[in-house]
Amino acid sequence: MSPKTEVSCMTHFVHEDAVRAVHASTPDMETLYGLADFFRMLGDSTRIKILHALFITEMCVCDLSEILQVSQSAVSHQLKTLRQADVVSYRKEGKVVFYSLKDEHVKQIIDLGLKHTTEA
Amino acid sequence: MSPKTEVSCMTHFVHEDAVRAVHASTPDMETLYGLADFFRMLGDSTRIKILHALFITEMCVCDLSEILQVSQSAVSHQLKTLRQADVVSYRKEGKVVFYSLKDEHVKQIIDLGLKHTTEA
DNA sequence: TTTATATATGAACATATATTCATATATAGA
DNA sequence: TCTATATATGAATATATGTTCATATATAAA
Repeated sequence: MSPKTEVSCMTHFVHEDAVRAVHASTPDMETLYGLADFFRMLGDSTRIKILHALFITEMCVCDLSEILQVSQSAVSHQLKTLRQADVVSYRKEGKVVFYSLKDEHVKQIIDLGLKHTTEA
Repeated sequence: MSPKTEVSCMTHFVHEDAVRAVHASTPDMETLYGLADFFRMLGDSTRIKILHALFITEMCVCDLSEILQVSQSAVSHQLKTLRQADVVSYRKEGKVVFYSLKDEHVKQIIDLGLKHTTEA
């Protein structure tokens, strides 16, 4: 058994090993904030809907607005968020802008989240 | 080539198949909101820190507060959020309450998110 | 029973965020 | 060039959220 280290609680002790392991395994602040930002980006139903549509095929802003029943402005604002999170790509064809998934990571994570939330 | 269906855009058309596929694959509203809630729960650095600590071992509120350098009240409030999201369990031992991960799903998702955010 | 400790929680405050509205920008067509 | 369309964006508003502060609750010890 490893020695125990007092933490702030008066009567309770934690294993030093555990404390060290937590500090060792917790990512640095920058990574941590990036991770929280990433999940926060996924934490909105409009953005989830947009991503679900892009799982099927690339789509222009107007398609998304119509299919998801969300205003053009709202879609555009949310696409900006998705662009900044670097999870979508876009290409321009005349006046129309087509958005698509940048890679499959996001789909994997959403599918895993879906699996978790629906099997409980 | 399948027929094309007009959406609201005047000059642009979408494949009917794609429209149908989007509607078929997008989860119902309830599932969708549940999924967004789940990711929003992960979208805060304090909660991510707490979960990272619980990846190592169960911990009492006081341990978490001290190790993560977050006030007891803030930790307690966030633990309530994690409890409501059903991702942590707890057991009482005298005055002390020990929290632990409910299952490994959350760890899988966080690890996958970490992989995504750090390899870009 | 009185006191101290561990945790939970309501209220207040500051900040973040999602949508709407109005409008700007870019491009195609007449 | 003038007009219409597709998209982007700033400002405003309403709502949500995280932390702090004060305090309540539960339990252990004196």
